[in-house]
Amino acid sequence: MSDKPLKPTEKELEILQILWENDVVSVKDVHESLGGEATNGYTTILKLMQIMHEKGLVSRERSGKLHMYKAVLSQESTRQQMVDKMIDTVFQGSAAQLVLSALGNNRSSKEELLEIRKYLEKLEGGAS
Amino acid sequence: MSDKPLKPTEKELEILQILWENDVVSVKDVHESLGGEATNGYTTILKLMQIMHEKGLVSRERSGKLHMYKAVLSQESTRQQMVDKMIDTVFQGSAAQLVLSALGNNRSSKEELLEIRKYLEKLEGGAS
DNA sequence: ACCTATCTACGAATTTTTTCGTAAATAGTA
DNA sequence: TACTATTTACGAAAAAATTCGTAGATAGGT
Repeated sequence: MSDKPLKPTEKELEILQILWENDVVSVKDVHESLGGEATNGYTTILKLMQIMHEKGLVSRERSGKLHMYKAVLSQESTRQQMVDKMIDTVFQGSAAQLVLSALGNNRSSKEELLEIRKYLEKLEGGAS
Repeated sequence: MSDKPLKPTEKELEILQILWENDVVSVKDVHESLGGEATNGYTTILKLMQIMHEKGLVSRERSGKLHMYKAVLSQESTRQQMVDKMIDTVFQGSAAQLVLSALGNNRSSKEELLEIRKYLEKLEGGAS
């Protein structure tokens, strides 16, 4: 009876981003954050969030007339899960290859690179 | 009339992996590589590859009775595209965060870590 | 209590992706 | 040539994901 990996779809992921940024939000909040009626119908977002609730991706709580939603999984764990999957399916299991790709587009600042190097040195201290 | 980013679906990506590994392959090769009839019907793979051909994801050439397929996009560029997208949609634009995630869980070998650090030092030489 | 604005529930249509059955084409061989 | 095995073409079903319309519920104001 264990819970499955629970893979969010593309749209669900968009919504999750907003939940993670705001901790607790209404459907209206999400709808507006995504660009309002110009981008998606209100009931589209509502439906998506209802489905996410059924799947257990989000929890919710009544607050007067409306529902306030929270993400169940942390951003951290979801990121980890997605990165791991990408390493497996796209980089033949080599995290290093992904790293090189990620740094390849030269979008990282000096500060970020330094942070990475520090982390790296820590790892190299006790790597297999 | 410019070509769009051309986003492969999940299944298409599986097939592309095999094309990249083998350079030129038949439908049969792909079908077998993916586990044979136990995993997918032959015509399922065939159809997918025909669709990929229509989309311009692969090129093909008759060789006697059968078609030999090649990937149009390089593994490199596709990886880069996917990583960039992930950085944008999941890591709020921070490549560094993705890198930390990639190194965090998976155990990279000493050699790999060294390779990354070398690359990093090269980058740090002239980063913005 | 009634009206109104807002929100949810639900069903269903649409679109995209995946799957496969059937028929026709092809090449080799008897 | 006729038979057979293999491959392709095509259409359409099935499954998954996205979109939205309509009806009913809810809370607040008058």
